Amino acid sequence: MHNGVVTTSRPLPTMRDVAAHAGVSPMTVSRTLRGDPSVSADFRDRVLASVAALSYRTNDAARSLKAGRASGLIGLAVTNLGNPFYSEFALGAESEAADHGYRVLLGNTGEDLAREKLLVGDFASRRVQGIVVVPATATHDHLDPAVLDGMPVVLATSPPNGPGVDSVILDDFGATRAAVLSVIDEGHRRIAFLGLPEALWTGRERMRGYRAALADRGLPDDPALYSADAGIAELARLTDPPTAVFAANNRHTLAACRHVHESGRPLRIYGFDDVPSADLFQMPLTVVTYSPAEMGRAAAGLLIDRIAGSTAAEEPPRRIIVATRVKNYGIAAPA
Amino acid sequence: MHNGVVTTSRPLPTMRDVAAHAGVSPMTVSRTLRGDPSVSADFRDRVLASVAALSYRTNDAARSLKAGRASGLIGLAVTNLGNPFYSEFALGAESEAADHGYRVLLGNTGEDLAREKLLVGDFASRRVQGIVVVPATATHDHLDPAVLDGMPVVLATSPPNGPGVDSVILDDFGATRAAVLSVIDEGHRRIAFLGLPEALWTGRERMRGYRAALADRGLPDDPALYSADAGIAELARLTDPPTAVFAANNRHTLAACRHVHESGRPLRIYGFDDVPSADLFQMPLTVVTYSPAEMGRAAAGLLIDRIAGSTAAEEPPRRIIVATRVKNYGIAAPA
DNA sequence: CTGTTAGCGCCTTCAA
DNA sequence: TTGAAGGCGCTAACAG
Repeated sequence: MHNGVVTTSRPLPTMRDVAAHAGVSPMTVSRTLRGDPSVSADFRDRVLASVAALSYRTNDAARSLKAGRASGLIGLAVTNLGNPFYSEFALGAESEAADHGYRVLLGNTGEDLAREKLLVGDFASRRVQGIVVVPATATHDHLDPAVLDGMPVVLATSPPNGPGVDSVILDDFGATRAAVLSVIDEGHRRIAFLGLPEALWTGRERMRGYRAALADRGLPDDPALYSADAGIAELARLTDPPTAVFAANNRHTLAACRHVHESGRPLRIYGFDDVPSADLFQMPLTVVTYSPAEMGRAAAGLLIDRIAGSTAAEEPPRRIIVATRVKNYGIAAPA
Repeated sequence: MHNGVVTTSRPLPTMRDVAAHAGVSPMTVSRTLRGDPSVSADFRDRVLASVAALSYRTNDAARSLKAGRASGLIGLAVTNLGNPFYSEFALGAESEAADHGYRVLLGNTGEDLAREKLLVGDFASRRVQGIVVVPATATHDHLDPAVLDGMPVVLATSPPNGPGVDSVILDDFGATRAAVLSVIDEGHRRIAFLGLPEALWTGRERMRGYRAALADRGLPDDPALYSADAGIAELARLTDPPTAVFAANNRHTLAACRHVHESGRPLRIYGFDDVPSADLFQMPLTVVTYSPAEMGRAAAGLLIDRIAGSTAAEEPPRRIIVATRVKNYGIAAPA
């Protein structure tokens, strides 16, 4: 008794339907739904009854179509949601956005520039009011408001390379330098740097901080200690092996920890990024930590300031530097 | 020379603008942009030139306003993006959605039912084509397509409590039962269960699996071993303390691991959920693991099947049970 | 207080 | 192959 055609969900009721049901004009429905006080109690009740009867739902897409009206959307493009740092970042951004009545359109770039471009274009087509991006690469031209009809953009983890947009970053250089100075002051002279800088700003900055610290203390700059692409194992085989290592991110920190456990060799490990439950590793470990969620909040906050105009478009790019702190694991607190 | 009024980003160019610029009708622009082959090369080039000149961007909101047209959006409501499990879940869902041309509207419920309801309502107002929800509570009435104009819904981590919707879950009961049987077969007789069931389905199921395993082996059901709300410390103080513990989730697993490290007491730990870098804990640990990303993919997949009509609305609710597996840490592989 | 008119940006339909 | 008309759902701006 049915012809095989799949009926794709009947059309949703519109304001016109509600108006007809209530015996009023669409405008009265519109006004009622937006809480316009000029609607009489009588009409209001009738309208609300019809809304309930038809289980009507306002259509935000149609609403935001009206001239100049806003979509209430912001775009969020992260490199890898699977990484706890970016997911906490996303959480912070979503939270800040929600607090200000914005909804978040999410996109994962997978550290792929092409996908990032697609996402940004799609966001723009959906008329998001602004975009928060954790850039996949050092190419940021496509994130310039100039090519995005003036749509505000905020970069996170890296300052803009080209466009004059707001950003939320860490003091990667300073924090690394301070951490490495601390290793040196523990008495270490041969300190390796794990994790090549690649093309990313954070990596370059951390490497720069490492070398600055060595220079600060007059230690030799030995490329053998930081050019090992393949990792900690090679470093251990050097004739004059390192007694300590600074890992550029938590992936490398974990690799170093595993090496210590497996080889039994003593190696003092420092690293950038917190490591979950490192207190259970049973070994000394010092890391530079920060709050990704706070970065997310800050990024969304900057964006919303631009959107709301509380930061005028002409104002120069703002840059928020989120605080880092040093966390020690497996080290008894001083008595 | 300016009057203090903040000009909120000039209106974006429309098809009409492009048409005027190119000296053609808006329809020609529309056709060109959608790749309609019936547009002559001459006109097409003129249009594309104008599009570039004005940096025009199609307005997806306006497009999806046309009768019955789809928004290309799906809603994703998770309880806590800050938890790596849910963020990996989100990653999987976003990935599957993107593969099928859908964009994801993200919302974090913070395990708050009221917020979940708000989010779902907002999603509906934005005309998402379906919703994936990790429910915050056992109340699912508001997730019934019947009250959502037939909008498809997929639940993750918990089967629907009421509405007949699709879901993606784990075999919480079976996996826990098998794991606890394994602890028993290691020789343990006093096995605690950590993590009260609360109101959530997963907790109840895991608890049920634990008790089933005890029953299977004829061990006594001692409430003292699973009613300790405050945790492992209390359990250790029992006159006949447990020699092993099954932790209902990774938060409790970590608590148990800390207890072992701090107290030095031997305690065999089993748990539900993987624990990042547990191989570095230097202690035996067995966990029930699964892939949150796969759950996310599966959930989005089910949803998209409903949206596309490849699963008819009349078809009964589907339920995907994602595989779990057991992972051992800190235990030498058998020779 | 309520309704009418017109139009947001785009696309389906139909005519040229 | 191109264009004109009309409408998607909603809401400013203006009557009444």
